[in-house]
Amino acid sequence: MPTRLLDEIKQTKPFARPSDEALLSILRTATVLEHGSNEVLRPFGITMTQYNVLRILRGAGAGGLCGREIGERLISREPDVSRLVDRMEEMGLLRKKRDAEDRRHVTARITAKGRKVIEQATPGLAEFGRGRVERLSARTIEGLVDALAAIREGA
Amino acid sequence: MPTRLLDEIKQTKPFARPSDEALLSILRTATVLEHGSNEVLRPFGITMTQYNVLRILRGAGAGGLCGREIGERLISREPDVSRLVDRMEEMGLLRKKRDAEDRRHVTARITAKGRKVIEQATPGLAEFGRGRVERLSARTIEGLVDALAAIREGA
DNA sequence: TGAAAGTATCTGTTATAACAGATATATTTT
DNA sequence: AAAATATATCTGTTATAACAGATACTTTCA
Repeated sequence: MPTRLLDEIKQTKPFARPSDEALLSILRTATVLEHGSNEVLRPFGITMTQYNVLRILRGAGAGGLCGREIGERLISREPDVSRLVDRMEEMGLLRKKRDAEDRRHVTARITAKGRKVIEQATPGLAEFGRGRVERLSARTIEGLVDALAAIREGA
Repeated sequence: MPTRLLDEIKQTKPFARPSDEALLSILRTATVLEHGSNEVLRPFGITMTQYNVLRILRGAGAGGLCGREIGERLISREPDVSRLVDRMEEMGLLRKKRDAEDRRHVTARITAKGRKVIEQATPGLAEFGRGRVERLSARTIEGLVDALAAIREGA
């Protein structure tokens, strides 16, 4: 079976190079995964980015994290953590608090409501992801992860 | 060498499952590629989405394509082709024309300026992509492409 | 100490994404 | 032919992304 990618994007010309196909495959797959994830999360009123912020804050525990630290831990670059966190505070998913020691920092901590949302949303999200990946063999997954890491490292 | 992904997103806990690592790897890699591509395209005043529209219209030739057809050929889902095409017409990259036979359709055709932009932008973009992928062996690339296709097809 | 540099966040602005509904045209059905 | 359905685009609105610059606070160093 050759690739279905050309069909998916309704193109007829074959790829000029294997590397072109690889790049388009990655971007296309990410789009599909992101769209699907956001569909799963929609009933809970949060986006994938917001889900990740909750996951990060839950992992940080009682100490919380400041905006810069949240930004560093997000999967996709987010240049506007300030307002992202503001919106999430308005939704009641986290609390912001200006630090006493270093008043430049604003520490965000997950709330009980935030925990509840993440707990409710996680099963569906896990199911969505695993259903797509877990059919692959362990070796295939390993090869995929290694190849992607090499691509990210770049030339 | 184990994965660098945990370092990249400053996490300390190992992944609960290989499938989680695979999913995050895909999303993370797509972010890196997309950000890099947009950096390369910035001097030309277009985004990756707009570059893809130009590529699609160039491939369509003199007949052009209507908005729906453009949307189907884009790598990432774009629910607002109308205004995307509007903006590109204002930039002079394409021309819109209401169809005579079926007046619902608006056919877009690439302009000389659009061709020029795409020709100027392509070398840098190709270099960016190939530098990252071409080091991988043909077999590795093939495995990557197949694995991603399987993931997109889903459960 | 006090100026300079560094860090973290915030604000203003513009562009784009996402969603819902409206409009215009074409096709099908009765 | 008229109504119903389907298709393609457009419009209005809100949310979010991206970028540049401003502000507040801390640290460094002369």
